[in-house]
Amino acid sequence: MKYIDKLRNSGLRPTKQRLQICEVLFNTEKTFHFTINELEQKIKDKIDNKISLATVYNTVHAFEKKGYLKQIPINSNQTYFDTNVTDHHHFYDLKNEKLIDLENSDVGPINIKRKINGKKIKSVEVLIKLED
Amino acid sequence: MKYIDKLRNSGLRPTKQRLQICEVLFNTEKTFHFTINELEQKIKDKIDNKISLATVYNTVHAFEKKGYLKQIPINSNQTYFDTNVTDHHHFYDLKNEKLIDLENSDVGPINIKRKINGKKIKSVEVLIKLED
DNA sequence: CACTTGTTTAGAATCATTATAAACAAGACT
DNA sequence: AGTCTTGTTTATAATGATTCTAAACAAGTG
Ligand SMILES: [Mn+2]
Ligand SMILES: [Mn+2]
Ligand SMILES: [Zn+2]
Ligand SMILES: [Zn+2]
Repeated sequence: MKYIDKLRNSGLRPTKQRLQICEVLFNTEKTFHFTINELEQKIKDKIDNKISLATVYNTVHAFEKKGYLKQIPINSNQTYFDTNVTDHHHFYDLKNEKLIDLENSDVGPINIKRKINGKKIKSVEVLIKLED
Repeated sequence: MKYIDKLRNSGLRPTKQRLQICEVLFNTEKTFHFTINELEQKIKDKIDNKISLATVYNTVHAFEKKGYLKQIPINSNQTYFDTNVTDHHHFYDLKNEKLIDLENSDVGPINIKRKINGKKIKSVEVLIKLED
């Protein structure tokens, strides 16, 4: 029931697949980062039926558009997503290819002193690459 | 002659192709951002002979490894590179898919208040997404 | 139940990037 | 000069994440 209203209120039909993906993504203690392939594996581990890969892509993009997921700007052969949709930043461990959350308070205020005519700021994200 | 020593000192043989790519990348007034496809086009416009796409990829990766190019962390269907290898940040215009340089002074000092055990910071990059 | 419209699905297509392996060229050393 | 080694280029194939297609299906409405 938990996610049915959330989906309906977003104009998304609460299908079995979407509800199951909601469980995997949002019914957790902590937020986490994932690629589509990692999510697919998590889904397989957690549910009995099969969800097609196309549906996983469709759903992740639908949720992203609605603001329930964020894409993390990083160069990898796969796209990383984040269930933490608050404003925050990331460490990226180059060796393990793992992301670590950094709260805004860990970075301090970022004061952009330059403006681009006719454009407004949608997001400000800091990526800190880590090496050994 | 300008780039022959640069390449030799990096342990890269100064081949005709690499020297020509150096001309396109570094013999310019201003630094710039590019994708491999954009670079390929620039090369075609500027030189007579043909350089294979594989060589363009090889060269860009070789130059990146040597620190003559930087990859810009962004989610796009193509990888963006930067001939500006100083520490700096970027606006990303979501509509035009164009990058704009932001100097460090435009962003102010970024003070990372958190450490990861056994890891050191390799780079700190701010990406500011712009919308209309 | 009937109808509409949104969703799921398997599979094909796309396309940036990487791998392959043969031809070629740079540099070193006679 | 010629010979040798090793790095580089090249056309082409392979890879693999992502997107597209269009048919089957399911949610919601009345
Ligand atoms: Mn990507
Ligand atoms: Mn990429
Ligand atoms: Zn995060
Ligand atoms: Zn730049």
